Amino acid sequence: MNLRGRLVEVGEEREVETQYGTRSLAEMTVRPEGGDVDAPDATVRVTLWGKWTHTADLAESGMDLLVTDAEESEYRGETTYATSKESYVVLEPDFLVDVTDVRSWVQCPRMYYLNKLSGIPLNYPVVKGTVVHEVFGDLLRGRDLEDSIDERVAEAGLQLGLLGYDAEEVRDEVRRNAAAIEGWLAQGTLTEEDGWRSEYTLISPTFGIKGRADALRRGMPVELKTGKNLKRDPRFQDKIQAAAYALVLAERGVPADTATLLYTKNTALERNEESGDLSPAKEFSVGKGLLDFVVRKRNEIAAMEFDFSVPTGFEADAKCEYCFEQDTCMVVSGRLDQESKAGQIGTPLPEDEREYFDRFYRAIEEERRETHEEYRKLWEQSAEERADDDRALIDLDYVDRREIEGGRWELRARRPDGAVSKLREGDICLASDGDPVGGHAELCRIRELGDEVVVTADEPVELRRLDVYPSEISVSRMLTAVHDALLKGSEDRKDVLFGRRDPEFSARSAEAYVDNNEAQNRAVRLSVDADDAALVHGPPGTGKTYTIARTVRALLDDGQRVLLSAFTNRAVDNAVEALREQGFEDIVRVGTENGVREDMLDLRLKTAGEPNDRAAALNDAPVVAATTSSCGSRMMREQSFDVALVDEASQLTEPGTLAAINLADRFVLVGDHQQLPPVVRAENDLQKSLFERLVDRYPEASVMLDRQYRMSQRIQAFSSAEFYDGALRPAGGEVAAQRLSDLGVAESALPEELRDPVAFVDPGGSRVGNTNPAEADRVAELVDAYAAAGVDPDDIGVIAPFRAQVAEISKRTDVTVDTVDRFQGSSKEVILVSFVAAGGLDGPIFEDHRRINVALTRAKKALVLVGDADALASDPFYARMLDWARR
DNA sequence: CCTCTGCTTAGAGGA
Repeated sequence: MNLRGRLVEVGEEREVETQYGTRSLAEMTVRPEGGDVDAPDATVRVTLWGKWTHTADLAESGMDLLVTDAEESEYRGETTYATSKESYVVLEPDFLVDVTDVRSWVQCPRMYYLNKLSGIPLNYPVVKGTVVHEVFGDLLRGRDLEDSIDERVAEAGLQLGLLGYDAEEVRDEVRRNAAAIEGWLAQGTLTEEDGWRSEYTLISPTFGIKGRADALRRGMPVELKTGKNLKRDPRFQDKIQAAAYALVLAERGVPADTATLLYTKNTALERNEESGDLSPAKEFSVGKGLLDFVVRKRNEIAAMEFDFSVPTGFEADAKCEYCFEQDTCMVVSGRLDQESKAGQIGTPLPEDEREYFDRFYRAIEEERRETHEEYRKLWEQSAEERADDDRALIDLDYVDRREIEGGRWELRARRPDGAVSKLREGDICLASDGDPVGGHAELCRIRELGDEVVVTADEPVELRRLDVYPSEISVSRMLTAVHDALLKGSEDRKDVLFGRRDPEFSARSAEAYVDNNEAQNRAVRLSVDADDAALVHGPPGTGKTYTIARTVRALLDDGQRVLLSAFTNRAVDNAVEALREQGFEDIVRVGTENGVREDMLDLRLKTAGEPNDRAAALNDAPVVAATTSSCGSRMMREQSFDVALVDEASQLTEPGTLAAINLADRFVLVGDHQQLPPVVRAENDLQKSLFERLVDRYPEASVMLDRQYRMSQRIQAFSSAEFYDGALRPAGGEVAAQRLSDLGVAESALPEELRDPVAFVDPGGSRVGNTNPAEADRVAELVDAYAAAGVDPDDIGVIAPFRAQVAEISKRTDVTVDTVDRFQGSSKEVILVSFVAAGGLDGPIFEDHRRINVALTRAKKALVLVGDADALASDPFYARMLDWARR
């Protein structure tokens, strides 16, 4: 039986005499929860024997403990538990450790930490390794070798070019590696029963491990290593990696007692030079002892992460003099004043910088845990809960699967009526046969998401369910951004970030840039003149994007290389579009094919191609446009700019902003901290943007754009008064006085209640989950009324706080319906806001008034608030809103 | 990708 629960008391390790000699043990007290032992409000004792005392030593009360196959016995009338020979002891099983992290931890705990902190930089062995892995996968899928090499090397063109490699030499090297793979595949008995599978995505709720095995052969893990190993045995950490996959497979009931490591650089030539068995493939048996070891190592990581501590290297007996990372390790230890086995070099950072590092390290790790929580939902939530959570499409009707080029698969299913989810076309997600953890699951890309769902994947899954696949990438990139800012950033930059020096300005700008808007003109001048930083505060409709484009052009005229960035692809594309409208086209857009908007794809940097050519395309671009997340990528981290201009900066976490500004000498942040704040899962320091912090700290380095071109006077009044101290004004009489009649709509054709440009309608009805069906009906009627009066449906938008209500309304109308978060940045002539607030205003959606500011400022000529008047009136802010709407 | 060690054993068991 599995015993699981919260640790209440952790006993010391001690030695006892048994009939088999001296043995060690440690006793734990656990409050059972979530395992097979059901003892609410009671505690039980568990004895951990032998090597599991190692895990006991790491344990702290408050941690979650799992003992699998625990033995139950009676002692003095008390039921107690102990580890058996089959047992594993897992600390904090909900913390999912990546297999490659276990691998680096086994090499040296400090290396695990350094990888996490500074990321893996762009280097040749890693790029080549990726290419060889891809070719390996292609070969397993039966693809022609030369075709695969040509395509995969070409795909890595940009990276290879940035590293100064020539395609032909890389192809040759990959060919040599592939020869070892082919030779091994050909030798002996490769039959249908071999049951090859490539790239197997594995998640283990029991052991708290996740990862992707390179391949499975007859159910046994195969790991590909693109280096050479002329010793008889596989490298220990390689064995650990393969054993970790075997462990996860065992949980699925398909135990693997053997694993294979394929060292593709063990070529025929080298084999001849040495005697003995130097075939590229090294098989080894995976015993319980090795699996225990893997779990113990995983526990070391989980225990360290539990209290956000930092490994020193003393946790293992690594010998630092052999380590290639010794210098980096010593520098990081020295600068951050961390204890380290390798020692320290350099003087520690000032205390406030170290405090900043600790604070954000913790916040980012908390965010990582929240990501793990999303994984946990893959197996803990019932299908219905999962569907309500809209992070999955479940109960799909499987249609078919067919093989497409490259041995890959296209999977089809039909989606039941009305199923909604966060999933979007182009997303990477987890396709499964209905059970994403225990069943057949594979990462896939969504191609079509209509009534029929079409995805492509490496393996032929019977598509019955799609889940959001949680990714730690953004979390990891935040951490490397903080690392880069503190350890690689200039002192000048840090003086400003840490409030030690006010941003300075030099008179560079001479001309007037914008002649009809004084604030915009000041914003451009401030940005051009900034030696360190400039902040542009742009409330809704104030021409932020135009100002950004004008600023970029001014900087280019001054001979600067510019990075144009924002949190979302949409904002990046909008800025690029504005730049193009102003006649500037020499822009490189870095991003994925799915991320970049269609009409900007011609500017997109193609990463595949001739290396030199690809590298030049990026290196020579005067303007590079990319999301802040892309700025944290390996390739972008190698780029440098004079100025980074970041839009939507108020929606970015500090580390997210750092990812962009780290790449440039100076920066300009554009945003509005009265609109949506950064979206983070955990509650911590990440919720406040760097933009907001700097605007508060250096008001003299900021300009507020105060003329808005979007809303009529009547519509903007509430927002201006509540959020901008009344400073926001219409840009002119025409903007202020605009009405639906300007569109040729006869206002007299509208029902009485919609005649005023700001109207309030109480539809009654009640809240059902996150919907109010009666309210949805009413909203649809109101939309029809506008359309009947002659408003083009394309000019009407509906905003609702919850995605469920969005879906409810979408069923009833064809106009654009979306959540506030997705509406930020756009506008419509007519906006209807559905509050779904019947009965009360509970929930974070209503607490953050900035969200309402966004919703109310999307409308140009008419705005209708639809909601429960009594509920809204119960809060002073919403009461003021009602007064304004019902005036 | 490069490197030193870490696992290799069945099997219960103390108070």
